[in-house]
Amino acid sequence: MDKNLKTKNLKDPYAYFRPSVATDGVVFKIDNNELYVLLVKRALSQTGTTKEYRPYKGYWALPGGFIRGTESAEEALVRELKEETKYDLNINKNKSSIYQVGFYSRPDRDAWSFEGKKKGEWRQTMSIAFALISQASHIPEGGSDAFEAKYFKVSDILDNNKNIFYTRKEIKALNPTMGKNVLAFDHNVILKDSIELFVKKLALEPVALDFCDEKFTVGDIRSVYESFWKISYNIDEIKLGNFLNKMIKQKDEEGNPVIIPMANKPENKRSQPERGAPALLYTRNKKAKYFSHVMVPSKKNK
Amino acid sequence: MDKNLKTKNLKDPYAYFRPSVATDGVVFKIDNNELYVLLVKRALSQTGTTKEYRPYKGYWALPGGFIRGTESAEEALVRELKEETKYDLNINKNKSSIYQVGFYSRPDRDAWSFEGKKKGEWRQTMSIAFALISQASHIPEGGSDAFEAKYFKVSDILDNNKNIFYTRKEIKALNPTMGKNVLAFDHNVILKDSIELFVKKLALEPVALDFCDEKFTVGDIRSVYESFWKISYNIDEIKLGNFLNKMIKQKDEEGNPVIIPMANKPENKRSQPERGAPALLYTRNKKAKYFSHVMVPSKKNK
DNA sequence: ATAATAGTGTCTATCAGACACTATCTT
DNA sequence: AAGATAGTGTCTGATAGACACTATTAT
Repeated sequence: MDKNLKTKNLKDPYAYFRPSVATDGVVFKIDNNELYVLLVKRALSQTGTTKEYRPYKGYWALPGGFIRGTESAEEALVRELKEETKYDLNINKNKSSIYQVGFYSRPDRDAWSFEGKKKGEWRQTMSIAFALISQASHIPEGGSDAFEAKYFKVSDILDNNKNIFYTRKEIKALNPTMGKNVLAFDHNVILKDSIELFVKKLALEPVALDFCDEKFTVGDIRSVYESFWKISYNIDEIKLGNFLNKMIKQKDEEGNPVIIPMANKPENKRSQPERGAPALLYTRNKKAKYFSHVMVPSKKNK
Repeated sequence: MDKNLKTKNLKDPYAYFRPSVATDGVVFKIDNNELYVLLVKRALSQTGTTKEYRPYKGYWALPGGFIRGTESAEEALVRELKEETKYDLNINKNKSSIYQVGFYSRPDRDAWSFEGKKKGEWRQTMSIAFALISQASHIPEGGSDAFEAKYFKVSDILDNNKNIFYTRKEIKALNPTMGKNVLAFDHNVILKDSIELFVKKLALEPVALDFCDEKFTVGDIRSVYESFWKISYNIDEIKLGNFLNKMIKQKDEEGNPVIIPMANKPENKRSQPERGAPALLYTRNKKAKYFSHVMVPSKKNK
């Protein structure tokens, strides 16, 4: 496999139109009952041949980049996440916790497409987005290409009354008519779609456990649900008693429990950071793919 | 917008790798309690410049084709479906009943990719697949490019004991080592993923109504569930009484009924083809996006 | 003691699912 | 009358959700 394809001109003897295809990663983590997403700041200047055509310079964006020849979209994402944010998907969890969000292909999604209108020089960028889960412990670092990488509170991004990304000066330099909390391209849409995807998954599958460490408490799981439901349903507290009752009764499709309590001993409990009784640790049933009982907020339907 | 881009050579001044991107449509319909999918037979010979590079000649495949410049994936699919099967997505239903199944990008999914190994000539075909719903009344016609288009029973395609696509003679000509009921590319995988997608959707959303006409009976809806559950859960009958009780109680997220019974008059009933009492017709609440009660087969979880 | 969280138990309204029963049509 | 499907009603066990109560920790 030749990795130099990236820098080679394409001769296309088959004369079909070929778009540029990028992949974007929506890396979520939950920390202290809050949902965060990993973003990178697109470099203002860059070395290399593509320099002057690079759109959305200085904007915050989802990490990602163009798929190279001989790569799958997933492989490209793993590579880009490492390059841009030093996030290593492989050492973290199994590859299964990467979820397709959607394919974005509208010709107007990237203004760059319209720069050239000469025949045979039409340019169009499509993107396949994935949602991923990282642990609260991941500390991002910007990549070598003068990238800045940082986790942002999702609730802040969605809050139109806040202005979290850019200073007044930056807005003036980037785009004076820019709205608040604007990400590059259609990344605000991709972010919203990713949240929606996870809320759906949380209802039916034990994906919340992907946010937790190997050993976790029921409170950890509850915190995942609260973080998402706060955003999607404006619910800020789930009754602990009922949540616990329900979660420990969850079975997978073969009738086995989805979460397995460790022996009720002091060493299998985790102390609270402040006050409160220490909580029992659980491990996951890795075979469990679905819940027996749907996890949805109460009273919603009537 | 220049529609000739398809036939123009690409000069890529930005020197990034560009894959070919196709879109595939999985068009389902339900007829007489059976799930069908629309397939096209890929022409054995074809006019035009791409002739000799056309893979999987003579194979049955999902309808679809390459996305052209200035098109979104969805627009390309609408165009290709019309060209290949005379299926007109626009006159049928609203565009919302088109669902993304997945993006398929593994470099080995299309053997064509490996034909050329010279630098700068790497070729890779990726595909974005959509699932769609058509009514039992759609009668497909092959397109102008010597395409043959036909609905096949999904259960037949999945049945390894059947050989429904090719004659012994054809197999010898196409590929003597070919397995049974093999579609072009990875289209068997895409078909399976599409079924899985719908089974999930059927549990939570009133997508079953998309398979029905504007006025429908509860029996029509039940038939949709039976068709899918037969394939996914090996369940061949859903108890009518309970299904009816549950379905007529379904509410949307605002508390309004999902299906609305017409006035209980003889003219609002549909007679059975054979024996049986005529069934009351319902109309759909078009605003309903979700069910209040999950539709899953009974006893599965315990 | 008090605050905070973990975890258990109880009560009630609702629901799923089995099944019996009636109604209405065709043959 | 017999067969087939539509539709209603009833019963039982399970579940959701409100809420009370106990247990265990730190301050």
